[in-house]
Amino acid sequence: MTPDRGRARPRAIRQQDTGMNLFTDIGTLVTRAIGDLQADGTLPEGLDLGPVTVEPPRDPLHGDMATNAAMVLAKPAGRKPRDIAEALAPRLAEDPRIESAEVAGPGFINLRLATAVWQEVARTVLTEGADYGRSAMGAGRKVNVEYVSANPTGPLHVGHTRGAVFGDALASLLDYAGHEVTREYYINDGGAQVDVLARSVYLRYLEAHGHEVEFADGTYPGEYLIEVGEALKDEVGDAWVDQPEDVWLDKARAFATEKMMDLIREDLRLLGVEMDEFFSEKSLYGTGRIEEAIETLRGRDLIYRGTLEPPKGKTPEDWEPREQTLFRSTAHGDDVDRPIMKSDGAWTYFAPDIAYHWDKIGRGYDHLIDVFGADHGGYVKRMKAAVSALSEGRVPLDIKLCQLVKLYKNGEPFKMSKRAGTFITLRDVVDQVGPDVTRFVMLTRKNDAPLDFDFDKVLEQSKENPVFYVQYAHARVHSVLRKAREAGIDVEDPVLAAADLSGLTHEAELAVAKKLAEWPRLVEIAAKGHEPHRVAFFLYDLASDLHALWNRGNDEPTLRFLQEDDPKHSQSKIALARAVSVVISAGLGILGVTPMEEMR
RNA sequence: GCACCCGUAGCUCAGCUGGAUAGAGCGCUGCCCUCCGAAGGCAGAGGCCAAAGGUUCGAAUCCUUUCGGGUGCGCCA
Repeated sequence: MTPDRGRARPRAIRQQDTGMNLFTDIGTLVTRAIGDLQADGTLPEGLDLGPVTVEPPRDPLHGDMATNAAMVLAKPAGRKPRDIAEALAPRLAEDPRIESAEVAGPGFINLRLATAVWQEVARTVLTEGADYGRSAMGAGRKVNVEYVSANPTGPLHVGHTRGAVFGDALASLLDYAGHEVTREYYINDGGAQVDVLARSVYLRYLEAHGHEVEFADGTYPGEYLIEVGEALKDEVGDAWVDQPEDVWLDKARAFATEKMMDLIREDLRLLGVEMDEFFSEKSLYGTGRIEEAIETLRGRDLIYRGTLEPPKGKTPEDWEPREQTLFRSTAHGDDVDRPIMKSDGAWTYFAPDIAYHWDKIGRGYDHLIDVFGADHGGYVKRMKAAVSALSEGRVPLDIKLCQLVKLYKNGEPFKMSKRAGTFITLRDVVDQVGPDVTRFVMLTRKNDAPLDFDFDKVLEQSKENPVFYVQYAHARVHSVLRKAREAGIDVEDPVLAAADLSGLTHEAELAVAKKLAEWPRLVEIAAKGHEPHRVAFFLYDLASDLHALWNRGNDEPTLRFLQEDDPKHSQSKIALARAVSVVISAGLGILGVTPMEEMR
């Protein structure tokens, strides 16, 4: 079955990205040179070129790019690394793009590229526009990114916010890197917590009828349920008042869950997150689908009746051995086997999770990604074991854990307490700082590192705040574009793309161009590692290079983007600046942040 | 007790799946606005990458052990 279709996302995957990623271009050059050496007998045939890389050296003094080819081929070729490097370097230097190729250190070949190559980067960016950096790496492989998946029992809070932003940016990143991405939300509407929700709403319903009610432990006292109770009253009148649970529970549950999902959808919309699929856990029950998944495992001899050992060192007080139906997850890397059925014959929560992932596998995904909160770290192994078992190792599952968000206000920790009703919701955050700031800040840390979120600092307009710093760079470029237009200079992208760029020779200008050249490579690295935070850091670096160049213009007028009474030179310099804003805009697009053209 | 995540400048954190002399912001010191947005920039000081072994041409990165912090650990999802 297919849940309701999400909107189609436009994608433009190119067949060949020739000329767009300089690093792969030069990598191809290195590969060809190695081929030449094999042809003339200098190197043996059949070498594995997989480990050969072309990357920017850590120290720019070493050149623009460095390859480790000689070192990684030394052993399989039975030659000394320096010898291979000495043979390889001159062949590389023959290429017009290569200005110099020098052997250094243990056998690195340091490459310096012709200035014209860097100048042309700006043109490539302007020609490709928003697609500059888009990669065919994913080759259209289907990826399912499941994120948020909060219980439908209340509004989303800060922790969900981070997961939502992370998952959404990761999905965009994978899309940008050529995958066919589905953004999916798993609705936990089948367990006991929605019964609790239903009873809580019922109390609010009684309240709406003027009854005194008391919220005992095990109910949700949140005020957000008041209006749900009133809505329920509007719906069924007083028909359920003083009625036993079996009269209203099912309907109240359905009603409340629906309302909560409306709330959650609205929260996500505020943040700019739009799911393609909402998958209901409940839809797995009573339809034989859980049974089907479990039978699949049973057919592989992975289901059995047995008794688990108590966990060592921390035995629960009421421990007693029980025979349960277990999944042999240890056969797929887990530490202990996991129960899938309770002693009363009902499924554990793990069973529908298995069935849900079985369903995803059945939908033909090449790759699954789950984004969980860090408190779910204990489920990673069993979930991976389940997917491994169900797909017989064919479908990889990557589980990304998002660490906690620590809230601050003016440097002071922000105390949150559910009991005191002071817990911060996604809506609180977005209302205060806006979706753009929320999203960017949430991506300024690796997903597995805790994140400090200070309501005041994230709005600060200084370089201490990366959101602002990147936005400011983008705005500055657009400021130049406005000035240029006022001066009567044509700065439309096609015109800039046709500009004579040979005047871009200063190191500060070339530094910007070199950074732009790294963008396509960074996209692939970030996508491969499922690490959208790399995009945020890259944008910060790119902004930094632009700010540096800008300030050089204060001292050296020839470096200003706008050259007095010289439209030609202005266009070439503005072409570079505009290229920066194109890439910032594309990068922010992946993060789901709107680029600002003005910040006054 | 076991599993997973983390440990990098005084503080907050990057570090391109193994590359060369480990980077940025804040803070500290000293500079740069008759000039396209100074809400910026430049320079300096600051490190035994928690510790010890191992793998190899090469380790912050991979393996083992130890120490320290976080999270989780059979019929709750």
